[in-house]
Formats: sequence, structure tokens, C-alpha cells
Amino acid sequence: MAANKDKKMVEQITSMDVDFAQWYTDVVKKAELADYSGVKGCMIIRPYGYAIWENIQRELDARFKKTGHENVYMPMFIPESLLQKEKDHVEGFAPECAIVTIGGQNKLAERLIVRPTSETVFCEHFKNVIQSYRDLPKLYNQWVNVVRWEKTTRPFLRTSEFLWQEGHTMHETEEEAREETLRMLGVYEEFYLNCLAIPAITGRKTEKEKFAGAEETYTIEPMMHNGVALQGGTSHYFGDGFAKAFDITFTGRDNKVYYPHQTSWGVSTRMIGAIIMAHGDDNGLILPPAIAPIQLVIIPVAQHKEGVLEKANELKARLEAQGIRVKLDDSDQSTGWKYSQYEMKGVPVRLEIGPRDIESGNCVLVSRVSREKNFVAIDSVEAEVEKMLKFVHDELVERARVNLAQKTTKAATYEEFLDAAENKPGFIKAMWCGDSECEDKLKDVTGGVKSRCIPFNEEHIADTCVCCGKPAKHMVVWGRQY
RNA sequence: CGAGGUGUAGCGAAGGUGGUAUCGCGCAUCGUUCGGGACGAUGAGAUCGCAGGUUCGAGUCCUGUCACUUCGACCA
Repeated sequence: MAANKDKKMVEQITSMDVDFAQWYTDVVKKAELADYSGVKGCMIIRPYGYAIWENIQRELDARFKKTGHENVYMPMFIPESLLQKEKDHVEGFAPECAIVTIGGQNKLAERLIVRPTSETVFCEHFKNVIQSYRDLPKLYNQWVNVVRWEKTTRPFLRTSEFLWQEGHTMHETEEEAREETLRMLGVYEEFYLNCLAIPAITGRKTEKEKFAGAEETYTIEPMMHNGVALQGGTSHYFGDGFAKAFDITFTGRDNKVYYPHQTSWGVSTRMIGAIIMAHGDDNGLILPPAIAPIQLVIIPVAQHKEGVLEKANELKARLEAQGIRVKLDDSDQSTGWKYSQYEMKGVPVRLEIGPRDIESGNCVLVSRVSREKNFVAIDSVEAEVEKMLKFVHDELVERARVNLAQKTTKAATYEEFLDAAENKPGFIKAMWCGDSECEDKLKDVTGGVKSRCIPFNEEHIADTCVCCGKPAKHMVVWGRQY
């Protein structure tokens, strides 16, 4: 019986080491996060997965409001002519647009693009509501779906339709807009660390990797367990490029006409993929407590015996009073089944309560990260649970830090770079001359290693570009991405 | 878009040479269990991805098509 224990527990989930991609898909399905739909690349986000998204939304939305932003809703259809107003923008998005050509029974006079992002619609609106410097800044955000016709899709990481938030702001001065761009990247960074338990690298995208139409793109790049990067969120400074293309002007304090300066920033349901791949293990998902739909699950043992369910309910009420998200599973599944079930779903802490515990005045607490049983006094359960939730968060951060550090290699020379790209999955820190041809070449010879960003805290690794040997301008973090 | 793989019950699979579909899990009911995915009994559940074709007869052979998936290319 005991000999089969470990084997049985991993039976339904492919081991990460055997096949990481399959492991990921297994976790998505077994943790009941999402299901495939009848439309390619479109997924059904199931209640448990959506609850994670709701928690993410709640946390982020509070941060957006606190920094002065207002939520709005823009239409999902964009007239084709509108999208075409900014040249770089349309070139960037045209290949992946879904287009509506028929309304009801009639062919439309103008085709409608299903929004891949909403800069253009916001701009059209900004043109109407911005007249004076008194109308600035405009600090808008929306929580919506967008569609990008991706060729290769994967649940959460890359789907044809996905949910996200897109912040769009307009400012009187360049300084103010640049400040906003970095402020929101900072919000993302803080959220990743404190809510998702993911310490991530932040920095600036190279010219080649910038958003279509942006002057600067800043990014947050979390690393997954297997060393692959994920573009975890972006914040763009647009300058007045869109404002000029859309003829958005305002009268300044000196009664002269100016173009406002613009930003946009977004994170998506892709973050759920990041949580899975940054924290999960062979037993399934591990959720950071801050966004876990269930922070603690109570498993009653021998629940038919007198007093067990009563005690379990009492504990549930006490913990809920502390603001903890609790589920009591009193279904008639076996306890062993329940243990496995909630481990697959990544519930941070489990509480077991049975006749023996009630007699001794204890209960059993098990964290999803250590999976060791701890006997704690029922009297002090609130404090012990709080402590364990904090432990899970801290442990996840620590593990992710170690993973990031272990899977980051410095390369001073071309040979070192190739060796790292070939043999050491993860990030490579290396110097760069600033020429996009070197980016192309490195990507080519390594089969996919691209520049992630120029981090804010650059290190000096060498004097010359790792690729061409010309004087280096920046240190770049390189890596493969999802 | 290129190369491969897979579509049979909710899930996973078996179904040489054509003869009317089988198993495991899950599900339902009842009983016994309950501290790491319990056990027994009974039962429900499938127009074999879809559309054509060959044939007396197609899950099986042929043609087309769709979806999913892996790896690449592409992608902010």
C-alpha cells in the first residue's frame, strides 16, 4: 500500500522531467483551470481558473485605482481604416487580425477588426475629449478580451482570444508620460513578487523587440521552471506618434497647441500560465496564497463519526472570520482522494481534522510546498495558518529566486554564448553593441535565443559585443521564450 | 505556413485479412469503508471527428474535409 503511494500520486500528471509541455497541459486539465473549445486556440476558462483570474483582477485593479486610473469600456470592433492610421502599428498587427465582413445578412461597407489591442480606439476617443491641458492627464484602463490570430496556441500562454487589462493614458508632458510608463511597470513588478510570488527581471526592450508604434517598450520577464522566459507584461511609452497620426491636440498653459504624450500597459491571462510554470511540480499546481481561490482546504477524517463535521465547520467559520478563503470538503470521497485532488489544484494549505485530533485538541496542517504533517493546537489555528500561508509565499519566492539565479549564465565571448545557448537552459547575460543585426544572428545560430531586455541594473561583463566584437553599449538578458 | 502525430462512451485505450463495438477509469444507486487517489453488487452511457465513395455489409478500404496536438517558422 505505502509502496504504491508515490507512484499513484503522479499517475495522472506527466513528470516535468519527462515532457515539460505535456506536464503543463496535464496540470491545466487536472487542476481544472481550462478546457479546449470548439474553436482553435480559444479556451474555456473553468471556474477554478477564472477564480484565479478574478483574484488577479481584484489585486491589480486596486493598484490601478490607487495610482489614479479609471476603468472604461471600448468597443471590440475597430473599423479597418482606424487601425491603419498609425503605420508601424498596423504593420505589426495586420498579420494576426480577425476581421468581420458580414453583419446580419449584409456585407459590411467597411470591414471591422476584432480588437487585437485598443490604442486606436482610445485615440479616436481621446481626440474628442482632450481640448485643454485641463483635460490631462487621462488615466484609463479596461478589462477586456482581445483576439490575435495566433498560429501556434497553448492554453493561457498563447491563445487566439485572451483576457487582459490595457491601460491607456495621455499626458501633458513627455516627462509625465515616461514617469507613468515606469510607474506601471513598477506596479507589475511589485504585483508579480507580492501576489504571484515571482521575482522577475525588468528592463527595456531593444528596438527590434519593441511594440508596434511605441517609442520605448518596458517589460517584465519572469523565468519558468525549465529556464524558458515568458513576456509577462509590457508598458509602452508612445511619445506623440499616435497623437499626431490621430490629430489629438490640446491647448497648453501658454495658449499654444500641443500634442499630448501617451502610454499603454497590459498584462493578461498569460500570467496564469506563468504561475503554473514557475511554481508547479510533478504533483500539480502550486498557487501563491495571495491569488489562490482556496487558500486552505479542510479535509475531515472519518467524517461520519460524531463531532468531526461539527468541529470542521467550527474551524471553517473561525478561519473565514480571519479573512482566509476556506473550503471544507465534506463530500464522500476518500480522504486520500481529497489529498491528491487539492494538491493537484495547488491549494497552499491543507487542514486535516479527525476523531484522534479532536480528542488531543490538535489538528494537522500541511503546506503544499513541504507536504509535511504538522500537529498544531486547535486553539491557535488562526495564527498557525497565517504563518503557514506566509511560509508558502516566501518559499515560492525563494525557490523562484534560486531557479532564476541557477539558470542565469554570463557569457563574455561568442563561444561562451553558444555554449550557454546549447547547454544551459535559462537566461544569458551578455554584452551587445546595439545593432539589431547581431540580435538576428544570435537568434539564428542558436535556434531561437532572443534578447529579453536591457535590464535596469546592467552589469559589465565585457567591453565588446558578444556577437560582433564591436564596442558594447549595453548588457542584454537573452533567452528563449514561450 | 512547413514537418510529424492523434481523433472509437465524460477521460484513457483495444478493436490482423470488412460481418453491426470491447476494456479500464469516471458517472448513478445500494451496502461496507474512511489518517495518502477504498471495496463489492447492480446500472446508465457510442449515430466509431465530419462528408462522400467502394461493398450485400465499413470503426476497419478509398477520397475529401475539420479539429486537436508536438516540433519548427512567425509573433509585441
